[in-house]
Amino acid sequence: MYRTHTCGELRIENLGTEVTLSGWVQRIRDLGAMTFVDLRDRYGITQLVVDENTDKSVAENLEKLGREFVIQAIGTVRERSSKNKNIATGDVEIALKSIQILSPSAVPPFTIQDDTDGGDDLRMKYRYLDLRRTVVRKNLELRAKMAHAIRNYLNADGFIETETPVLIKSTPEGARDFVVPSRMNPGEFYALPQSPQMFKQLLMVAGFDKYYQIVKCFRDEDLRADRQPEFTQIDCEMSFVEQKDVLETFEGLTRYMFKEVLDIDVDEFPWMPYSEAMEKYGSDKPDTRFEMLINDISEIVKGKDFVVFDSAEYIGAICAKGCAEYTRKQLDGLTNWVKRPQIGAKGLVYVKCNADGSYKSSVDKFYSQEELKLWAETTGAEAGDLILVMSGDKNHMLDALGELRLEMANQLGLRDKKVFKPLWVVDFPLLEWDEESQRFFAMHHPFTSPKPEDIPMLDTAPGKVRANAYDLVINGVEIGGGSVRIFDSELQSKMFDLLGFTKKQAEEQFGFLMNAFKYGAPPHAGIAFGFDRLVSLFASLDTIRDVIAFPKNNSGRDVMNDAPAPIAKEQLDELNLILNTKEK
RNA sequence: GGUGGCGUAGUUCAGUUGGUUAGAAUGCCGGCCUGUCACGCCGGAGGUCGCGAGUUCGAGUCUCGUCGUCACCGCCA
Repeated sequence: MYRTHTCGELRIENLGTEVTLSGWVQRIRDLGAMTFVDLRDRYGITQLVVDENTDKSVAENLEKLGREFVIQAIGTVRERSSKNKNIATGDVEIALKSIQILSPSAVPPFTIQDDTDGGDDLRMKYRYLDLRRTVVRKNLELRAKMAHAIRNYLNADGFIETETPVLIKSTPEGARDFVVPSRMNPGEFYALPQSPQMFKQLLMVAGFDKYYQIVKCFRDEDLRADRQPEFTQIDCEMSFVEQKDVLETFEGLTRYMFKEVLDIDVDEFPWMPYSEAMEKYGSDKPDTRFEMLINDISEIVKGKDFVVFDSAEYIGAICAKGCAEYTRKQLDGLTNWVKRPQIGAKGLVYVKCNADGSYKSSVDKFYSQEELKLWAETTGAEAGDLILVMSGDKNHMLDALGELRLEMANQLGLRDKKVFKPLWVVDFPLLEWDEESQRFFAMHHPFTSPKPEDIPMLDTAPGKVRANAYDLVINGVEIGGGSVRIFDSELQSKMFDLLGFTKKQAEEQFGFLMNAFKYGAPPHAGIAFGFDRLVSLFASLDTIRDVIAFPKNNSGRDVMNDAPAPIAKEQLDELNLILNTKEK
């Protein structure tokens, strides 16, 4: 028996008990005639002690110990003469009778403690050591707890957890596929799923009615702090439901998670049309923890001989509360910030609403106090506030103002990580025009149903057709999305038509789904949440890497085992592959 | 594919206008220490300044390239 107790459970009630503990050496404090050893496992830390009453052989063994040695210690629980209130086991210690090294340790490259001295690179290279740290392990414990809560909720609601294949067929549209060569079928490839989309729809045709799966998905695209090449979705699909039913079910799930995991009651989720999100927040994933809405002031600022505004398609403004005292340097900083290539604005106009009711702007030459007052009224600015204005191409400016809004909120500390504001963004456009290839793409995916009242516009103005598609957004993070699906094969062929598929291509790519729909497809709809993002949001983290046990870096590499890596020529031969690596 | 930040001791970092032998903290090793818990005190070892060119009498420092890493843009239905 390696242990009778864990390192986190002994208390004053256990005094006098002989116990056996196993764990890692956290720290050794050698005071000469007396030595303390902190023994750690995932449950906590227990202090071992050796003094003049301890057998000599134990003290000798102790001298060999170093940080992160795995040891087994046998001894008696006794009360400390000086207690440590900071740890749960701080009232007791173990007077050692014997100690055994189960496994020695090299000196670790960084300290295994909450405030480690290790940088990110090093921690990733030695991720198994990093995971020993309580702060990192807590994130994965949270993840496990959340997965458990999801299964509880959906199982109780009658959902069937079903696995779908990982080796599937590559389809066009969407992200790049990761691809796997088939040995038994020379020259042919599987793809790894970007999501189990078609399979879950087939399960609906199969009559499963309510499906879910916590499932790995794969996308071969460039990475970000909140994007990994393999990530986990809470994937769901339901039959005989409308949009409202899906949103109710998953709002219920989300609220249950907040309550169960964080003990937070969140308000009912508002529904915001995509168009409103874009106009007021400059984003399809608005952060609604704070206001600072975007105002269209085009009408009131034009025609005053300020050529920059007069020649602009759109002039928009946000009001930063209490920022009228911004210095020249701060305003220049903001101007430079919006001029960066990532934002790409030409400039920034400001209006300071002074405490005395007067206005000071960078365009005083063109606008009177009366006119600036109208700006303030339109944007809701009061004395002490700062109005920030940008002009140019409408879509571009909404985007830029949206970014500026977030930046100002960051500067003003309005994005409290402990506050959660979920909402549904609904009525997304069905299609998106792509300039490069001169064709429409499905904004969500090709099986998304248009809103019934917009179907006539499919022929006349496809770009204006709205979809029965929805996203769950929390604090400016897109947590998940879904749509009501097309289950009518005629409407589906029309969609493929609009997307530029020939009959033959549609048949080749999606034929099996179309075939399935010939045999009685129920009306159905679904949704998928990004599980990693949801966990990182619950943990108040900015990166999903910290909620994944073994994540990949920015370049999609696993720096611990150095994947991806070349394979042997024999393997290539067996797979009928010849490399054609381009020289740089 | 693009823009920017970073790369100096095991680790986290400092390093002035380009100027003698590149520093600090921590970790590591040795010694002392009976109530520590970030123990304390004394001593010691530890460096391809990412790599390669270039400018210069002289480069950790400036220039160019390259590699690694992080953030963002493009991309991600």
